[in-house]
Amino acid sequence: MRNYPYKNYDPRAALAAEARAVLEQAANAAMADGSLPQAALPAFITETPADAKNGDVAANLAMAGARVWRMPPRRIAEAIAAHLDLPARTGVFDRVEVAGPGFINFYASLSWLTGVVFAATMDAQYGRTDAGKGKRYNVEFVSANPTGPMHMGNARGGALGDGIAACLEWAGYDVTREFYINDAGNQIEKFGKSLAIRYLQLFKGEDACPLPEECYQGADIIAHAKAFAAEHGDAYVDGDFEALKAAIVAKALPENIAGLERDLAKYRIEYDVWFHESGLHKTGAVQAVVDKLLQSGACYRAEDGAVMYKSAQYSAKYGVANKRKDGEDEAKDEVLVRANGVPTYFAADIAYHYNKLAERGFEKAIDVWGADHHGHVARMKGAMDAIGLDGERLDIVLMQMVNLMRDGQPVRMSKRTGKAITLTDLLDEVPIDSARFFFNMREANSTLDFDLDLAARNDSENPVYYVQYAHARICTMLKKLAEEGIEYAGPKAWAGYAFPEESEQALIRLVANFPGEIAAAAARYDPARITRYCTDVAAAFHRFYGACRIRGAAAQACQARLALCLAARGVIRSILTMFKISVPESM
RNA sequence: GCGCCCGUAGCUCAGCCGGAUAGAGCAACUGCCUUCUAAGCAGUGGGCCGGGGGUUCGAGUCCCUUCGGGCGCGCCA
Repeated sequence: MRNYPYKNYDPRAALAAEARAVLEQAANAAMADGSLPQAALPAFITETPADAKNGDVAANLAMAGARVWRMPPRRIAEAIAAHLDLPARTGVFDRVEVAGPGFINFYASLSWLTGVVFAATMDAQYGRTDAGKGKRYNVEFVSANPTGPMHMGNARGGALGDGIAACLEWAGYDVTREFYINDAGNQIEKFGKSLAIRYLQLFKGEDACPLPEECYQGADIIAHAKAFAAEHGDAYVDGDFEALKAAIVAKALPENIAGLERDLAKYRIEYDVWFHESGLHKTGAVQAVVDKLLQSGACYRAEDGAVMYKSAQYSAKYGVANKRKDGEDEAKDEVLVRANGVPTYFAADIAYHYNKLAERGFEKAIDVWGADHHGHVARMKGAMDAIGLDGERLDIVLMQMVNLMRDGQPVRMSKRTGKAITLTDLLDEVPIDSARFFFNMREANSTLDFDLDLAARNDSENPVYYVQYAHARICTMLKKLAEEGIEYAGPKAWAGYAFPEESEQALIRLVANFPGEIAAAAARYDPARITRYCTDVAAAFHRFYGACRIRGAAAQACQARLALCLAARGVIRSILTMFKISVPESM
């Protein structure tokens, strides 16, 4: 059997390229015979019209050229159209029309439609490309604080980051999913202090050693302290407080990290790398980066001994440097190493990204951050320039807040714990399929209202069910038809079928968009367009299913429609699988 | 004070490098199951695209300005 290379077949891109080629040829021919004045060919675009009545490719060449050719767009369009030589080319177009203000519209031929169905039914790789072949991208997401449970931002970040990674993989990139564990610095200090005090409270009572307000107040801290006490008894009560902190952190932190890993796995996220911040300090990587910046002059030593970084001059390229809150105009230099010798988070973060881009050699580092960190973006990219890399290699996807909604009202706290709702709480309440789909329904940059009632419903109101139902419907239908002896017999069985029904053609055109949607989602780090697209495919299928019978249709139509079902099922299955959403065969 | 994001149908949102009558889901109303899953389909109503300027053949889309909402502006991370 022939190997059809549909992995890299993008039907829409093929049409656009063909249209561009014949248009340029025609415009040159028109200028050669005097139908158009001599001029440099203007820049123009080709696009897929929103309405299929306007064809499969529309070009604005005539409008874009109105100035250089000094003629009304309609007349230019007609002159060019008169010189178009479609049959001489590959035959993907049937006809061309000049329409509206001067659009040149191309209508795809049956052979193109057939090719789309063919590609989508013959190859489970349909939609994938090699565009990113050989490029190693690192996608870092969630990176939740290991001192406590994950919140809604982490839940959204998890679905989003994993979705971005999946889109990149489909576009051919070599993707590493990474979690950065902040197991060093102030918050670990605070974690240790909180744990130690909770431990001492078990023996001395809360009044004897009150928990300071800045400490972690959660019940999980007490649970850790109890577990530690169960293991070591009062052995640490009268000893050195620092030793107690170290011992209790050494036990609790790995447990928390294991917990994060377990919760994320339940959420169907598997990381390739769990990167420890502490390693950057231990190996001297943080120090090395600071030295390097001191050497290059990007940093200097302040009078008190702190190492300051001249942030403004490097970050200006990526946005306005942080203004001081007091209204002073001058930009503020930033501290990398405090006077007491302890490096800041920023210093470690520079070392971390240096590690990703320079030492591990990723072409790009993509970070998914909560929008509340946006002030850190320009300075982080600028720091990459300062250290001799290119800040453009660091892409940051900012993600806005999540509002959990119940009965149309925002919910802030868990009824059970009275604390912020955690990822675990969420997954107890709504199906994982819903969570993964819902968090990828909106683009990262807009706030997301998460409707808990809707996500928990297992009926048609829930968009994820709508899509899954389309898949299940196809599966059970094929099974039932097979029982009656009606089975798909391959492309030869429907060769020449014209797909006369509007719903057939609409579905094919949507299937044709798949590779382009993947490419766009990967390029823009926007998986939300894929969930929307998937809903569109499901809708087009349901419409087709309602309008066109398979059983009872003439043999050729029956086979062609079976092919169309397989094509739609393939696309839906590919998408649900890439988002790690279950793909039911019956519902 | 400064910066980032958002403002499109009653609600939640699409609208790609400016393009043809501004779209979808939900909600409301009307139809469609003795025939492949009605968790579905078909149809109706609903909009000064926050306001005001500008750029041009053409603006929801670009620029300026203004109003409203969210988030930031730390020797926290």
